[in-house]
Amino acid sequence: MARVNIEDVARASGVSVATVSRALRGLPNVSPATRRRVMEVASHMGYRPDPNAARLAAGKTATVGLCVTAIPIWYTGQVSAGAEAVLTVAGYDLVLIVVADRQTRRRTLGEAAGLAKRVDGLLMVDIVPTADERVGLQRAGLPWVMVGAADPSTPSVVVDNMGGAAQAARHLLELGHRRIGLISGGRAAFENSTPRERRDGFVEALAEAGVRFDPRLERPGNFSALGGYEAMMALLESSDRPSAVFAMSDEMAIGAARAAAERGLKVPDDLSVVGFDDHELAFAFGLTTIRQPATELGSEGARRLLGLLDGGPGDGRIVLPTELVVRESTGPPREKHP
Amino acid sequence: MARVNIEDVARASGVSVATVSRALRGLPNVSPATRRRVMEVASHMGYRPDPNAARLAAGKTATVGLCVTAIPIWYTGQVSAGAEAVLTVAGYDLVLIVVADRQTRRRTLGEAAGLAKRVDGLLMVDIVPTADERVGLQRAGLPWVMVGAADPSTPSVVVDNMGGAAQAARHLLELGHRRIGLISGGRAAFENSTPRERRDGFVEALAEAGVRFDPRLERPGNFSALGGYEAMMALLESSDRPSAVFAMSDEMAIGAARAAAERGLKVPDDLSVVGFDDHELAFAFGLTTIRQPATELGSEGARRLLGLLDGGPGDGRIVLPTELVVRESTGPPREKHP
DNA sequence: CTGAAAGCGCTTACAG
DNA sequence: CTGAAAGCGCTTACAG
Repeated sequence: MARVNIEDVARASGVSVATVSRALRGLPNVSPATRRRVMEVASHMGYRPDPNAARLAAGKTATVGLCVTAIPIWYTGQVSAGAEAVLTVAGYDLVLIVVADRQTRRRTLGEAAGLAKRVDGLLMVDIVPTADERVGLQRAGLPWVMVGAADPSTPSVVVDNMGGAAQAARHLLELGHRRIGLISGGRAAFENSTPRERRDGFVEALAEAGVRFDPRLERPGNFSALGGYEAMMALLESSDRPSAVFAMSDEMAIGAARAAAERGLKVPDDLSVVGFDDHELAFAFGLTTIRQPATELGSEGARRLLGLLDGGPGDGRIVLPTELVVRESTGPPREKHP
Repeated sequence: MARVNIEDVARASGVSVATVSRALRGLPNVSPATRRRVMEVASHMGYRPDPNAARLAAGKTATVGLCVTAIPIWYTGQVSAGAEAVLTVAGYDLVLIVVADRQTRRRTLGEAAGLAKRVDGLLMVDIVPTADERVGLQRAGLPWVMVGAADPSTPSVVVDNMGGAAQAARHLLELGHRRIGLISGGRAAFENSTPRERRDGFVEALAEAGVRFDPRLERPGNFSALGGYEAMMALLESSDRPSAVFAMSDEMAIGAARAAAERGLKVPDDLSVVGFDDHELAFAFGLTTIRQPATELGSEGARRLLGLLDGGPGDGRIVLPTELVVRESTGPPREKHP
């Protein structure tokens, strides 16, 4: 119960409580000798300031809220890990806030006044606050940065989704593919810009090569392996099936490859597959993919937020690059096209 | 800045601050009429109690610390999701505490006095506190429950590791395998009982069938896909290579299958592979595996901790069952054995 | 069933 | 450079 409090330390070191507070927090206007003595006494007594008292008195929580739509997801894990690393070093606690459905959303983002008392700022992972939510957050004086999904009026760090999708498309085009399927997002928990950007980048790159994207070749895969599997099964039912497919995530791509295998199709001979992520297991699948720096997304987002909390500027967005990683799931089409 | 505080509410509803506090928290000894009025006024004014003040006054944080050795891992994600769901419903915040190396460990588990001021209890995922750490936690009055790794003297919820590993072994034995490799944990961040239990269950099941486990067939895979890959490569170098392998996680199993493929071996004809987890992507690999209820591990652990926080008993352990899921990565050995 | 008051352990102007 | 004091917003005996 380490019941030693600041008053005990003050008494033991023969100074006032105020001086102890200043000395321990590294504030100016404390003589070196005093500071040294106080620090010694405090450490000797095993004194740990009570964060709750500090929060109440100072109005700051030294805590950041990490808002995610779901925890058990590769992407969430990467981003969280990146964020945690920088927040911890900066002395911030990280509380997890899952914003999965309308209900939890109302209880969290909708309660900015309550939220503001538990965290100093928010990191929104792939979440786009509504107009109402923004107003609430602003009114509560709660700064936030967006990660993964961007917004012109909010500090955000994103990945070059259009560019990445274009890399995928061009890679397939160069191999000679013309009829290319797309496994996209679909009924994600909340709409955000990512699937749209990847779609746009993909379609544009095709257009630049003179290939018109056939919308019948697009299927939602819900960013899950099973969704990718089902999407691919649907695409394979067509008599005029694609010779290649771009999935907006590795998990969907892997599901898609599975579907092809079940239909007796060889990857890449009968079907080329490219994903997006460079998931830990992508190499084991030999999956060609667009690597995105998911951990960095989290660490950059956290740095950004810390900047805001220090009163920094904060507008603008950071765009992180993607990289094409060629493995064995892509190759030239078997028929026709050279 | 929702600056309305409890005093404002008291004034507006014509009662004392104490009464507002009681009414809003559902404490007894408040007349129904008063309670109703206070609640109405409070909600009308948009009053949100300040958790920091409540914590300071009551000495409780309504927060649980989730201690993990690493975030971006399938298992951690599952467990965290399970825990988060029940904690949120119970009104607890969840702070993430990463205990990766000695340093972070000292700063967190080693600082029980400080920890006790930010959380009411701890959920330790695959972490075994040292004797010193236990003493510190106890002295600080901080209850904890262990998840994934058990300990006789601590409330814990685990999976039937021995039983699960035995299921894997028996499945392979029934198929006719006799020379079976083992890809185990190895240099995990911190030792815990899980790898040992799985090894014991595996070896015992072999022994029961009259098969003596050849220790040269064991390689550490570090619970990662790459580790599994490397471990398998090493196992395949032997002239007397195994006809089957059991990996203690799906990620390692998938890495192992990849290694086999690169060496020109077909799964399962040349090599049977069974994993442990039933990872989201296991189906896409056609991986035979031992399914473990990872999410339930987290939710049960959280329930257990809430029980402790309510002053419940708390000793003993819960063991969750595993299940063999047969897919296509296992089959009879090609040569000799029937 | 209700209120007055002390207390939780800090931080922060304000004086000096 | 240092201290006395108010204040942060609650909870909790204690009286009544």
